[in-house]
Amino acid sequence: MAPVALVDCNNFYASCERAFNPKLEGKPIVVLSNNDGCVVARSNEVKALGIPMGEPWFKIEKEAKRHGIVAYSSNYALYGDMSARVMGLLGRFSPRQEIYSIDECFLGLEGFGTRDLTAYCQTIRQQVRQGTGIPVSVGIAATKTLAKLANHVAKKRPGYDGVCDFGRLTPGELNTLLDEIGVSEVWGVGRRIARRLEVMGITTVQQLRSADCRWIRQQFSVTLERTVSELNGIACIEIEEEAPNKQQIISSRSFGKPVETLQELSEAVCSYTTRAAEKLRSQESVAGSIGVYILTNSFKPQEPQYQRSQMVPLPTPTDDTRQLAQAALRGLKHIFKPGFRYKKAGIMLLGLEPKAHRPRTLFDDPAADSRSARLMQVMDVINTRMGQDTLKIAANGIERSWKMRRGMQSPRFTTDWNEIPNVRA
DNA sequence: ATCACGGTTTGCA
DNA sequence: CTAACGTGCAAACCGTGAT
Repeated sequence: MAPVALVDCNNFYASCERAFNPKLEGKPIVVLSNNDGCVVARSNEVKALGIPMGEPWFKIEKEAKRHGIVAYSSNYALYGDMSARVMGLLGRFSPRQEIYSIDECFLGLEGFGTRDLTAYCQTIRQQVRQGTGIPVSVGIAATKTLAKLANHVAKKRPGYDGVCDFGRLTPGELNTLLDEIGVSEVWGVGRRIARRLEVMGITTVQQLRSADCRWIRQQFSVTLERTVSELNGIACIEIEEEAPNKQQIISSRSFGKPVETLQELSEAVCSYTTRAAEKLRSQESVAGSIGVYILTNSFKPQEPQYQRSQMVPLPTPTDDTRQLAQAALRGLKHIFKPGFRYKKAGIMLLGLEPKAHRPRTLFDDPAADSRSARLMQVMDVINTRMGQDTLKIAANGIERSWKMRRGMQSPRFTTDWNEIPNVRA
């Protein structure tokens, strides 16, 4: 069985901020979620201070300032671009790469014969560090699930120096190691399942690994059964070089301030629909229906609460932003009730299918279809080249008073000349 | 009794 | 000064009506 490597960027968002600001080296830094809501990335210094992941910023801001923690609003333009650079470099080290998330990828390591995988992966680390400034760790094992654990070991245990190959351990050594790791570190075991396993007396990876497959299947699910097999070195999850098309596309966001008017909600819904439709077209699919939802702030139980959603079927499946937005706005009008302070809205595209397979009827208008396709193409090209929303439909609004807060964002160092300090294009 | 469905909940990252 | 708590996705689950 060919080994698999899982390459994961260390504290990715925090490392991106640091890569362009060397003064932050050794300093505790956090990156916040949209709206500067929760902590989504922490440097090692912050982890050492015991600040948990996902903590609402307002709860810890005072304490954080005392410790000299530097906070950043998330800067997805920067992180996305840095990710593309890291992934591009990593792709050169293997013929098979699965980009699993913004900061991790799997690499197939077949055909290396007896060569030293650990040394090879040290080279990978060094090259990525040199080429991008981002530190990465590498786990190597027979299956993706084990590679994830090996990566965890590479990160947490200093002796490994950022690379851990389970293939170099004897079965006995691996058993001992896995018995020291909590079951919740396993890929696919979250809080919920970890708790249930704990009640059954399974607390370590080694215990889960030696559990009976059929019993696991019956008590939990096929998914967890597969995980157990993978922990035993039986590959059930293949490296997927190309991402399968999405079955649904969601776009939702909390507002920067409470929103009360249908007008503002309409702008938000329209702009979310625009984002989702761009994704839809990029995978060359059409949507059969669109759902809209709005809700008030449940963290303020003293205020009147309201939440509702509405599905709107499209007359014929489409990828045209105008048709999708029109349908979404109809749905929104149907569920909108005045007198509430709305916190969040979202839309979802459902019933996705490849555009080429879309059923045609006698009443189709091929000329209109091709006009729509060309307009969407022009919009996509212009917006890709010149920036999001350079060209947009009017219902998006101009003011956008509802848009999210991001008070502490760093410059988009790699994608916008105008934001680089001391440079003006 | 079984299936397809749509909608909701659960779970993960 | 105040108020301030993410997003995206799939699988599992569940009730319903059709067969």
